[in-house]
Amino acid sequence: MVKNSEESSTTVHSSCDTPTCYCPIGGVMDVLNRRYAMQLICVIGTIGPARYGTIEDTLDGVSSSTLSARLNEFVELGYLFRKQYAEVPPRVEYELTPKGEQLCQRLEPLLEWARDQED
Amino acid sequence: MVKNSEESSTTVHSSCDTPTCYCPIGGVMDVLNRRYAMQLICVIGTIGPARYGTIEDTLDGVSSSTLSARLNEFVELGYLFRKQYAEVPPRVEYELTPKGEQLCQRLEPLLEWARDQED
DNA sequence: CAGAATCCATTCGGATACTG
DNA sequence: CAGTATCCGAATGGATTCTG
Repeated sequence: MVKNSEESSTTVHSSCDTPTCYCPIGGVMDVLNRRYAMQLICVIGTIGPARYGTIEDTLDGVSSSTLSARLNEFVELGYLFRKQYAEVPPRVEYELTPKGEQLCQRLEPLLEWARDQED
Repeated sequence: MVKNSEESSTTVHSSCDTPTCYCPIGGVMDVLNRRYAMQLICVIGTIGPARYGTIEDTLDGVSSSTLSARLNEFVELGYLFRKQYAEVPPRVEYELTPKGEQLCQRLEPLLEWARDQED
């Protein structure tokens, strides 16, 4: 399902000539389709630099392996920055990169609205 | 993974007392996490009432079974309206419900931005 | 045309156990 | 504390076939 960036970004078809083409599936969208992904960005955007444990508590229900995966994916893509402190016990903080903040700005209205829909 | 609405909407934990809780995973978010879901809403929002075949062409790469599933899910949840015409050959058009338009408004900034990120 | 049904490979994510 | 590694069932989605 996950295409490499070259392949997915060069997919061309007639309907993509217009400026209103939402067809692309690759890139960020691929990661955003995974569980807890959108919430993760918004949580970090809301509480600022956040520690692993805090995020784990906030995203009620995530398994450590899933959270770990999501975190790595976003770091890899440049949406999260990982700060590691040389302390004992170890402390790590995740925060949004500028790109991550842009993403968060577009995610917040969605999630906030989605939450209200649930009632 | 898909919880029933009761279960997912009654999940309560301490960090959800604040107005900035994005934890809920159920409801629309569940469907939005599926492939082509966000694009589907935006495509219909952009080209207006759209036929099955047109959507299939626009969402380059979807299988008919997947598109069919996504369409049904959104109709079921009240985000899409399905108009069937008594013609031969049969014609069906999908369009956003008011709820669907609200969703679309929050999705468009995201997808538009995501598309630009790919270059 | 618009889709439902079936089959199946792949992916995903939870549980559990284990480290630096 | 902050993960990683492994195992494994469940969910997802593509391909294909068929139909009103």
